[in-house]
Amino acid sequence: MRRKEGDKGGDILRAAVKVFARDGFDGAKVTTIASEAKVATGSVYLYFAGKDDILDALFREFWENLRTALSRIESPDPMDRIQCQLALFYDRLVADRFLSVVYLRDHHRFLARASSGIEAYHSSLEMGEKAFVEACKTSDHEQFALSHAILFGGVRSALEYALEKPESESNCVREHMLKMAMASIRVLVEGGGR
Amino acid sequence: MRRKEGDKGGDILRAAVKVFARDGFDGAKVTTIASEAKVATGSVYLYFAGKDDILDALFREFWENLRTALSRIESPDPMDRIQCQLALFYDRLVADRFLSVVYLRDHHRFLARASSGIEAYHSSLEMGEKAFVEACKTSDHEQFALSHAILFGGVRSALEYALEKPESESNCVREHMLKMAMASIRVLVEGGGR
Amino acid sequence: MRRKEGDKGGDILRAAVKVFARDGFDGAKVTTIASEAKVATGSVYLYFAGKDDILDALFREFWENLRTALSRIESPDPMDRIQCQLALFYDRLVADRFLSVVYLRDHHRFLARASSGIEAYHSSLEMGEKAFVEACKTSDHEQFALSHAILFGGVRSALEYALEKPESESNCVREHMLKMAMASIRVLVEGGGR
Amino acid sequence: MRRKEGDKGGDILRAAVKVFARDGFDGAKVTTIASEAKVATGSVYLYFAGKDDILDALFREFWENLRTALSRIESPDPMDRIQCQLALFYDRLVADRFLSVVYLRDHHRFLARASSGIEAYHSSLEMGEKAFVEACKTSDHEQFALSHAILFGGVRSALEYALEKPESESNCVREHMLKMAMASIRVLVEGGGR
DNA sequence: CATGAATGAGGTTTCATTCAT
DNA sequence: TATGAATGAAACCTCATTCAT
Repeated sequence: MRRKEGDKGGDILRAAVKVFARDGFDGAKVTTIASEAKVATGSVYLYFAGKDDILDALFREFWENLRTALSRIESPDPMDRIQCQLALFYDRLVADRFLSVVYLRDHHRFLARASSGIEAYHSSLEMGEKAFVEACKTSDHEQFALSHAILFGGVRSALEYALEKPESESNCVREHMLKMAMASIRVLVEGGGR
Repeated sequence: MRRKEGDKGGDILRAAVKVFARDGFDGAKVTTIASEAKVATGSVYLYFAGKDDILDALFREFWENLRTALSRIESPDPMDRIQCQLALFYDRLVADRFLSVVYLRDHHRFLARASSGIEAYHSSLEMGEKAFVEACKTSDHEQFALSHAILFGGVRSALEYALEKPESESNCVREHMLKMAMASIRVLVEGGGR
Repeated sequence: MRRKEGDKGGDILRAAVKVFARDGFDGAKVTTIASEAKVATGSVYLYFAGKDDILDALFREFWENLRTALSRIESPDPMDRIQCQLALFYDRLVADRFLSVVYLRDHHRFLARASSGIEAYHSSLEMGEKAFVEACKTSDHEQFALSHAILFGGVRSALEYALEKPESESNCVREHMLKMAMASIRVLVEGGGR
Repeated sequence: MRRKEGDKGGDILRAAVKVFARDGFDGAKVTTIASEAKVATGSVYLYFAGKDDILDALFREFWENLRTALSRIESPDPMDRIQCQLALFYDRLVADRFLSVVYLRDHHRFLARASSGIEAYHSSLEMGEKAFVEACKTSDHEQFALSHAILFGGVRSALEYALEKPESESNCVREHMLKMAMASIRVLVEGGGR
């Protein structure tokens, strides 16, 4: 038997982020990914059902890791937890520029396909909701969803901004983003409902 | 305003947003756009240089209109002006669900191509910067750019959220978004520099 | 407008029989068919939905023509009509060696796909059944179906045989086949039911 | 007879008929055959030179068995022998529905490749010829070949018909087929030459 | 002998763009 | 201008076969 040599699945995944980041999902050719991964074209299909499936796997992995990390946040202060969550999300992405680019441009495909990895994504959201509810003392799901979206929209854009800058500035961006984000949520806590 | 006196270019543009919104830019076929516009495929190329150019024209038009509207904001209070700018941006997009979808998904292509319409986009940014500088009493361009990005990232996500909800709620979303956005900028004004 | 030049659809069909006959249906490449037809690959898809559809069209045309021809047979003697039907079927095929080869090898695909052209095929069968019923004075559908199958199985094989021989002998084959076929049906007429 | 003592070649062959019958020769994947045979993909190539070779082996086995069986027919009456031959051929096939389907659809590949097994096929034909010559008192090879083809074309179609029906009817089909076949050959015996 | 992961050539189909009318 | 048939490059994916273990 010809045993699995090395970590082909991982190689393909790593090659894929790179290529997706450079060429965009639609522009990326499976062949390019394969050769970037130093693997035969056909091998890609041994590990993934198709191009879509690679994207799914990419984000599944991301969200599963994030879920684990988020679940370790244990501060009793909900505002603290929220800040940690934002920072964690930001840090994870900023650490992988390729993944970030793909996240910014193609994460909507992941959501649209309701793939297997979606579960970890929803778990992550739920942890955010829990902290939010505790902080705002309101269990209005809609309000959370909207506030969350706005908050992460800001993080998202901060990330986008950071990617254009040298890595050295990434930390300033992070602090600035957190300052604004926390301010925007604090106004909700104080003001109460909508 | 004249209608149906042979505004093929406009017809194509209107058809294109619709199709781009439904099928995505890459998924959209020029032929589909043409038939949606009740125009021959070849005619599209009489008015636009190619598929990319249609997208450019779409956003050029958007940004040119927005620039004009933004330039009419004349409050002496910079914070007021910022709020108006955010609201204007939001209102313009939320009024055209097709364009919004395309904005959310494909505006990055417009930016990446540095097309002719980019100018109106930059003018709009500048008006934002002017108000920001006045409000924060800092002329640090980088700080503006980042804050702006974060602010509009929030607007962007609020918009995304609003599109999923019935139109009736769109106004609540707007107010919520403005509340959070203004809070996040106020912290900058008060706190000063980074 | 660029008007249809010549009869591309027909060219493709003619090229297809040739290529199917030579390479087999599965072995035939659409590209080969296109170049044989002196047409761009993509043009094939302007006229046909896919490779399968070409095969369908081929046999649809064949059966529609045959149906028309069969319907012109008007002898009052059913045995006469049967003989004419067999001969007609044989003659039509033997006249087009390419089509014959494809018929022998790939007609089952046509039947399996229950395409649009299947109707003409069934009409042809029905005319056969009518003559058979009249000749044998039995309306047992099963008996007809079986006898018909056997009869045409013989014709089919005679055709296969003829294709291997010089055209000059084709006529002898025909007569021999008819002699055997008519004998085999006569035994049914005389003997009665099964 | 020994079973399950490691007859991998036979297992593969049995799996192959099944898969060929279901998916067609071109549609059948070697991997499918292997897994159906509970054997590793690579093992197939230890027993057969390739996919084609499996088909060859299939028909070689069939014709070798048939040759043996045919050689046991010993009636002094040539017409009798012919009828036995036809019946034998029919019985052998009808007993194995998978093989029948493959025979009907893909036997031409076996003939086209002039593989090793072709010898047994020709021997079988020769026995048929001998009986035919004796019956018709003519040694015209061409006439035999044609008559034989027609005769077996009928058998072939009867078989095809029987496969669609419940097994219970298979016997009626057989009798009907023999009646027609014998009638069609009797006319040759009586009439003499072409 | 046995395994099954790996290979990579190749086929079907799509679609942006052109161009003869 | 306007048309829409024609083009053909290119991408996804399949699968027979090989070969390291």
